[in-house]
Amino acid sequence: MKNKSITSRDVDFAKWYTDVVSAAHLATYSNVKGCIVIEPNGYAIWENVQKILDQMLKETGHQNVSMPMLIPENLLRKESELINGFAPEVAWVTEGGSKKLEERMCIRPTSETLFSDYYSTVIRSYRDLPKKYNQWCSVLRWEKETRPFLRSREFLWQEGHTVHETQEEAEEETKNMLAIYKKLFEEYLAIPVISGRKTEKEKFAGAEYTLTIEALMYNGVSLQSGTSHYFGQKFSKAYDISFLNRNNEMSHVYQTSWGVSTRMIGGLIMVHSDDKGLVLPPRIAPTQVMIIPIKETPKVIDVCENIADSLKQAGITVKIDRTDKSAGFKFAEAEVNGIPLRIEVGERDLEQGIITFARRDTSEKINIDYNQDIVSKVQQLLEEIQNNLYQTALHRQQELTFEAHSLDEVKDIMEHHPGFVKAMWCGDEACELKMKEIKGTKSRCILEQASPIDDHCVVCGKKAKHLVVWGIQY
RNA sequence: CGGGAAGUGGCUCAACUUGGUAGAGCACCUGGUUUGGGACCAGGUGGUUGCAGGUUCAAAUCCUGUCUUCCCGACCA
Repeated sequence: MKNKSITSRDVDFAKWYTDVVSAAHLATYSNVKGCIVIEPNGYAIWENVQKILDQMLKETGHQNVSMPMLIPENLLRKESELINGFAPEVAWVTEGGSKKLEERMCIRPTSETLFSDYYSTVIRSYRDLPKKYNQWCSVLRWEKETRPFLRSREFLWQEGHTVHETQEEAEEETKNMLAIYKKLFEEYLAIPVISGRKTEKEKFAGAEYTLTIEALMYNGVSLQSGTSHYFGQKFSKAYDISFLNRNNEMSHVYQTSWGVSTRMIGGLIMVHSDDKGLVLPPRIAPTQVMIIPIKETPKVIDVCENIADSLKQAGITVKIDRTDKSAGFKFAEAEVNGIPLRIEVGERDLEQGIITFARRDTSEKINIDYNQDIVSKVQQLLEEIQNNLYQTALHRQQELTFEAHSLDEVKDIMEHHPGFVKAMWCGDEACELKMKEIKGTKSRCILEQASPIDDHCVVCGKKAKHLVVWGIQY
């Protein structure tokens, strides 16, 4: 049964998306353009992401720090590519109290400059290296078109910034961080991603190269979901982050940065959710199990509490819905909020010694013998739901991944059933621009390991250099 | 930033054309009856109409500006 307050996903995808965001109480609009209020249901997802990712970062030797929110203009301007890339979308602070500032400051759109400035003051020797710092914070980019989670002006993210003694070590870090993001997306968010290198046109301003993970949404539109940049010595030379190396010579550090943001919550919605509302993979769901007493008799409540206690002991997050709503309302509420597994406890079932489980992903209802090991049954089902969501998403991604050998084929795909399009590219930016004329198709990433599917560029027909995945992006 | 549409209790809308005391449904509160897929009855609370100016005896309604949201482009995580 579909939810009344949600537009159907196949009727109007954009409307469906915003309907789910508000029906599931993830976020609401504020009075500041492009700045959303992330509500408890939405923030709890972000907190889980933080918990999982933060642990992975700590395990790989990273430490958290906090940098200023303001960047003086001269500091920002030291690296010209970065400022050129971000100039159109920074916000400036020009007054403090009623006094005009001598030098204006921007609100951080990203913190390469601050980290670089800091590193330049504390690094003296190769013994100070590497430094692998991360910060959880919000940044501000003056976006023109905004959508909740996908593109807001202020958004929450983590940005890791590391400095290394050698190029090899920094490149290794760049690669490793992308692998961590891939793991976060695939194993926890149940979102399959493709990964590769950004083209020169699409890479981060100031990077030597950018690695990316790209996810495909239900409607075939792609979402850049996490990036890891290798800077070489660009910033270390601009900001003079130098040290005495093992040969007692001055040398500049090799640097990386990488980040993922609350945008992934948008991805989570657009990959898994449906016309009933939010669907959350168990491993990221703030509440994994909702127990619903059909009618609050002492016996029913007793059973609910017993189940809740044993699930809690097993580390499963569980709640009992004891509001005085009707059973049907509670079912619908658990569904719109994306609770992976619902347990329905009612007198009628109990008389037969059973309780009912309802899966959010398949809507399947399962009768469970009340005397069996409920905890392991729940664990098993949560695991199945997690896998099923991933497999379903993977299957769809594969179905929506095409190969094209001519511009006409690309056009045909993008106009009829957008998705990932694999096609050869000569490396020329003009061809990327030509591609953009087809419904805004852009290169998502260069697949570096894959074998070529053709020998000529899909646009100009000249000798091809790279196999590229193309797509329409959010 | 260009082109289009829209802002009226928390939500969906009516009243606007032709200025004259802002209405309804849902939600919310109280009491009661209910509870296996968004319960029912009765009684209530809540809005000076996004904001700021202007015209007028009188503005939700007319005019100007501005902010926000949505759609289409350009720009971007």
